[in-house]
Amino acid sequence: MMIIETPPDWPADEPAALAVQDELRTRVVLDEPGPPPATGLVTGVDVAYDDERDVVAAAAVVLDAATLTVVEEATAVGRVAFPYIPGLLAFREIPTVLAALESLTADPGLVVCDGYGRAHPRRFGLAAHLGVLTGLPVIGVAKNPFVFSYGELGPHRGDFAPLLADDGEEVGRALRTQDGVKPLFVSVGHRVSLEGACAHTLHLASRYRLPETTRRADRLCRIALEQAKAGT
DNA sequence: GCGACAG
DNA sequence: ATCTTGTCGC
Repeated sequence: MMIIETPPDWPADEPAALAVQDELRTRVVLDEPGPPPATGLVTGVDVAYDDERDVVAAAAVVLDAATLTVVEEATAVGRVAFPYIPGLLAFREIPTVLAALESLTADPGLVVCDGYGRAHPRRFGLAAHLGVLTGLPVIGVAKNPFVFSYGELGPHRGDFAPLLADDGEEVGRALRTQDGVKPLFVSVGHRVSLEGACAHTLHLASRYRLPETTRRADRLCRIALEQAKAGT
């Protein structure tokens, strides 16, 4: 199995990564509504790490958005490309995630990834970064509020509250996907509106707290990581 | 300086 | 993210 090595021009330290975010941030597109929910294809991406060997496994799972059935799956195994620094998560995994996405036959349609898009210290989280690099519509769905705050929200599926930055800007939404469970934190990545991102998330999380896309991708990347270990 | 901090 | 047993609930 081929391993994806870190590109030679990849940022080597924090200042270099910050400079890349500064440059790429100008290319984010926020004025498109994005594809309608429950139509076409939706692709979930996720990664699993083996910190011992500095290896990351990525999975991309394409679902039929109407039926939530699997259309295609792809995985890639690569070198961890950056240390974990909050706010610079994307630099760790993007080369391997891109490899998995590029090996798909189908058009990915809307991409759903773990983590944030605009809800980020510099408004350029993983979902925005992945969107700019691929040109695809991307949203970010995270399990934690990161550095942001949010108001009280109702207890039912579909209830939400704005996710707020220090300056009061709405950078995303805390969205309840099932009655009585902790909310998810949805933000726009690229070429999708916040309303659209939330509508997609709700549709994809019709049975469980997490979107079906991330549940499928999470399962697959863990399997890919185990296989990579076994295959040495 | 110290603590917090997506995955 | 990852390390991990039993346990409460539908």
